[in-house]
Amino acid sequence: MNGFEILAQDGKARRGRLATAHGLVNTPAFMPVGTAGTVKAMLPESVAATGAEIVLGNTYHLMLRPGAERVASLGGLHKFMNWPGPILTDSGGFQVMSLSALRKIGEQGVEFRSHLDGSKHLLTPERSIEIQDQLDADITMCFDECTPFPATPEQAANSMGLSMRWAKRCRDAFRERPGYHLFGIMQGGIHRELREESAASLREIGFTGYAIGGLAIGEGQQEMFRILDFAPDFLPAAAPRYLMGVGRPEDIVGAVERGIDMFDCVMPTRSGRTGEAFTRFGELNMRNARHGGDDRPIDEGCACPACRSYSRGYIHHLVKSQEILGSMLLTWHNLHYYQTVMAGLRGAIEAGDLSGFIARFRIERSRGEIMFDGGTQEGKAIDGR
RNA sequence: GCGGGCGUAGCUCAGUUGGUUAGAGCGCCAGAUUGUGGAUCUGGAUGUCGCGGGUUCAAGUCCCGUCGCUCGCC
Repeated sequence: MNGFEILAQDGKARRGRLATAHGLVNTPAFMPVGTAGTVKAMLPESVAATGAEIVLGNTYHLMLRPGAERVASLGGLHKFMNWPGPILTDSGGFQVMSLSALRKIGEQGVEFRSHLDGSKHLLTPERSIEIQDQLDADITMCFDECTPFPATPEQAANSMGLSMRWAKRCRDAFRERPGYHLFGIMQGGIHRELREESAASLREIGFTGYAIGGLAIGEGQQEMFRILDFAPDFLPAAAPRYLMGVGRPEDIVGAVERGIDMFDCVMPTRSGRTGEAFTRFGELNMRNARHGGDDRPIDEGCACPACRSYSRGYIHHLVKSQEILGSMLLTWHNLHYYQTVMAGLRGAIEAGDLSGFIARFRIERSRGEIMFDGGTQEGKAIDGR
């Protein structure tokens, strides 16, 4: 019993439910990123109101500030950040690569300097697991190395091998408790044999969930989908599958179609803070001057607070002025939109109509912006993209 | 009224003893962003060099006049 139940299937896509110590997660699920113990610009109750059931936290950031021991002494991450629901924590493997300077990778682990103050730290599989335990993560991720792209087959193989040896050490260090999960992470770059080998290693070690790492790092959607056409099949069908760091709405929909159950991405939150709105009809850059005099909401059909009560012109003003409320409203809208897509996917799989849902989704998203002016120009794309 | 200083991009300013196509920062206009630094990066547009005249092969730069702003003194 791994706590994961598959309720319905449509092709390779699965509609599931994952039980954790802090509640259920309906899949396919999108996890908003709450790196430093907060989904930036959002109150936790607002995050929940968008439909999110689980958020992502971060070993790397929290170990540096305020420190895992501090979080533990304040009651664990759920209490600390006032998020009573499930939390998945990333292991820090990705962040030591993307954020810190002077990292030295060895068999033991990664030595790196903090991006905050330059202080030197050592992160090992054992220490990463210990930190995630102190944070009280419902889902702990294995400490891995995200193989850079591009990489030679030799580099990808060596990197994957290291991650698999670390995965075994993570498994050994992990403290088993009911409702708590440890997910292994498949690597192998863009190479089918390596992905297969990595999956075999992980299955042998045994996890309650499996992630696919090392994608969405510059290879492009077409290449990513090529990998996803076979990689999920290498993993146990009964366990949840998590595609790390993905993605744009199209990426997520395509990945669900290929058998992925869980996602996280900074896109809706970070882009929200810098002025980009995700909508049914594609993206809107709210920084653009053309929104300045527009009294329409971002999406007339959206039920989020930003769309119910505020005009594009006002949100444009907030973004240009770098007002905090601009970040709040756009983050809220984007998370709401993402969760609407996820709910649509879950409903479509249950109804056995995933292909119909995806067809409608793609048509709408490719349409560009729609005029909402009472219908006289309904359906006329004016965005010019 | 007299004397000094200053007028160069939307703003603040740099422009050598006169020398290619007058620049910077910010702003503006766009673009990028995929296991988060509200970060960062990449492009782009914009000039009656206050105005008029003169000297010179050549004037943002020197000379004369004029307008405006500003400081000081009557």
